[in-house]
Amino acid sequence: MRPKLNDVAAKAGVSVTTVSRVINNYGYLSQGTKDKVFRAMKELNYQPNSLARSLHGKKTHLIGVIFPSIVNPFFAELVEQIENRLFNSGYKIILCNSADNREKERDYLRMLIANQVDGIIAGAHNLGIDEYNRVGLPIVSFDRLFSDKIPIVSSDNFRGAALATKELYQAGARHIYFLGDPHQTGNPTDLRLQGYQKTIAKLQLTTHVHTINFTESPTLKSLSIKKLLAKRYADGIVCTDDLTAILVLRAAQELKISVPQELKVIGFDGTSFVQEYNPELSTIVQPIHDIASLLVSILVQRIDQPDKPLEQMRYVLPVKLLRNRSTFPFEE
Amino acid sequence: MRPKLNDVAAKAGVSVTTVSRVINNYGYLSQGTKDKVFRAMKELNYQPNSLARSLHGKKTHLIGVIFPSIVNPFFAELVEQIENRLFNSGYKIILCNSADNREKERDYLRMLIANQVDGIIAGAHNLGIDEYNRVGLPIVSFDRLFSDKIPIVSSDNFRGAALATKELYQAGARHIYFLGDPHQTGNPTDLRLQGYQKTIAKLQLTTHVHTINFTESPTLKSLSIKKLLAKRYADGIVCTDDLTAILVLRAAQELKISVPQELKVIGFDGTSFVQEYNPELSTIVQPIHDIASLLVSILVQRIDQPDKPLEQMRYVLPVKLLRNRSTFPFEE
DNA sequence: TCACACATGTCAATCGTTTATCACATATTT
DNA sequence: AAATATGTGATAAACGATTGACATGTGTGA
Repeated sequence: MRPKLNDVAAKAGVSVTTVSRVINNYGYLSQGTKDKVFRAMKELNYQPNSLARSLHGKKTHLIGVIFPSIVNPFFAELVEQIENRLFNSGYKIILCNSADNREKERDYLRMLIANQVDGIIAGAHNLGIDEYNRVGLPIVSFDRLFSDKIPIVSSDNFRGAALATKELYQAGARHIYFLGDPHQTGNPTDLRLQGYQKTIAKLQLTTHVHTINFTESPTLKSLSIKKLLAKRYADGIVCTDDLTAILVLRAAQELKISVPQELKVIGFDGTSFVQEYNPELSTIVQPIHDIASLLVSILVQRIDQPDKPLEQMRYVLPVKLLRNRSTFPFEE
Repeated sequence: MRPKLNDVAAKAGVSVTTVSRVINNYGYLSQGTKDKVFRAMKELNYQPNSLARSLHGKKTHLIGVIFPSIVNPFFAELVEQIENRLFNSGYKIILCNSADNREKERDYLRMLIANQVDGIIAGAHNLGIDEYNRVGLPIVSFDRLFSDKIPIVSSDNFRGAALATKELYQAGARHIYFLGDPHQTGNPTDLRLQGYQKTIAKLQLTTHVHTINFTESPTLKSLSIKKLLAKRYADGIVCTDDLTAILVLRAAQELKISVPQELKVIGFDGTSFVQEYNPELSTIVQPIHDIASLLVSILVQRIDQPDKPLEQMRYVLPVKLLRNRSTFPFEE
């Protein structure tokens, strides 16, 4: 049987109250008793039961983290950063992969509430806004619009896409395509599309949007990409994420289209992972570390001071252009 | 304030006992009251407080999942599969990235115990065996030796490396290198190294082990790999993981060494991710789905029937060779 | 020596749910 | 008519820790 407060008290030869005082550090305590209690705790390998503490009104130090999947390196790196920072603040995460599945997401939300998590970081949603509003818990969102009660952290998607488009233009491309899934409403892709469109207009070029379903398998995506490239019309492609960009590079290689001479490609996300294993890809880098820091610090603040109003409800973080060989032949 | 059992009872016009009976489905109950109670629960959007239930001795339905990192696609896919299967069995996971950090791992272990998780799936460890043995919880390990009390699930690492070596030989390689970190004791890499060595001996060739530190950055790994390739001696490389293999392919490309003509490369892991984005890589495929299923089913069994002894303590799952262009010029 | 900070103890209520024990119905069998 | 099955309620004791109220010391400075 696991030792309880009682056992520690007995072992240390003090009362439970004293032990509790030591653990929670309040009231008057002599160094002597503190030592005795700590020693007893160590000897018994005692761990206070979180459930009992939380039931009494203390925090659970659990945070629900909802993302569609962790296989995508962008989410993997973001979740890992979030986990790290939350750990340093004394929180543990319950990982919820919504898998773009309404039911699963709903179930998770229910479970999180039942488990009395202290807060939620959400980077996915298929549910109605209502269901999130009714949660009654501190929530912070990454890049998704939930409601005006829930703060959003995101990258500067508009500017990112604009930067990407300009980069292709500067590299000499004139038939610049946008490759992504523009039908995901409430998603950042919208803003990226707008950034692309506005920039194309400013450059007095024509927009070309090639739709690609995000939930499709890479194989099917590749097929669609090859069909596009086979026309040999596009000479620049703005991709809404790095993985799609990698598929474009591979398709170009297969079709013997030289990059960047005949075709310039740029991605979006800029994870360390992709940069390490596909260093030729130019991309728009999202500041993953800053995103994670901000998400965590906002959430922790909401938890610790629920009444203190937030200064902002939208935090837009700057992105960076990372130029590599997929847009310019030589590295700078 | 969140509704409690009490509120539901009042709303439904029955006693708390009855509501509890409905929720936990025991004793005699008429359909009528059940309906009344369910309706009240729905109307109040009632969720039983997990903490209180668990405190009373019920399960927490929380599982600690400890891996070094989720950025590696192999771990990402494995964790995602584990999460999926546990979710289907009604469990949530607390994700613990140990980051190869003793202290962090120890802290997590403490937290997991304090949170009364029902069990642990561990795919990493830097701590002593003792600390895991003292946990007193159902634990299942992936590919790491903890103790003889803790069941291990792993792929057939020995045979995988043997298969890989033979594949390179069949493809014509005679100077076959082993690229990995053979100094990670208690790790699967040991068995992979042995599989390589035994096979090389059988083929009457000479072993060549090129050590590469796993915790190094890909950039540093690449440097080390280029040094090896520049000698133009190796004509076949068995990599202990796919990511390293990708670095080898890239290095070869830079050095204008043709693959597979001059150099044959094979990886290990066979994640969907790598296969989708690096389809030219031959590899040894670990059965991620089976591993996840087995880990979860063993753990759930240990949780539900702690006294029932396990039939086995070591489960070795078969691996498969996936032949691609990095070993043979044409796909089969 | 009196007041007060310091140090510890006793006791009991509390968090929200579970569950056992009785009690008391009504219904259905024998 | 007696025995048993079915359905519900009231009550209270757990689960393990927290915390407030109150009591009772010691030491110390004024």
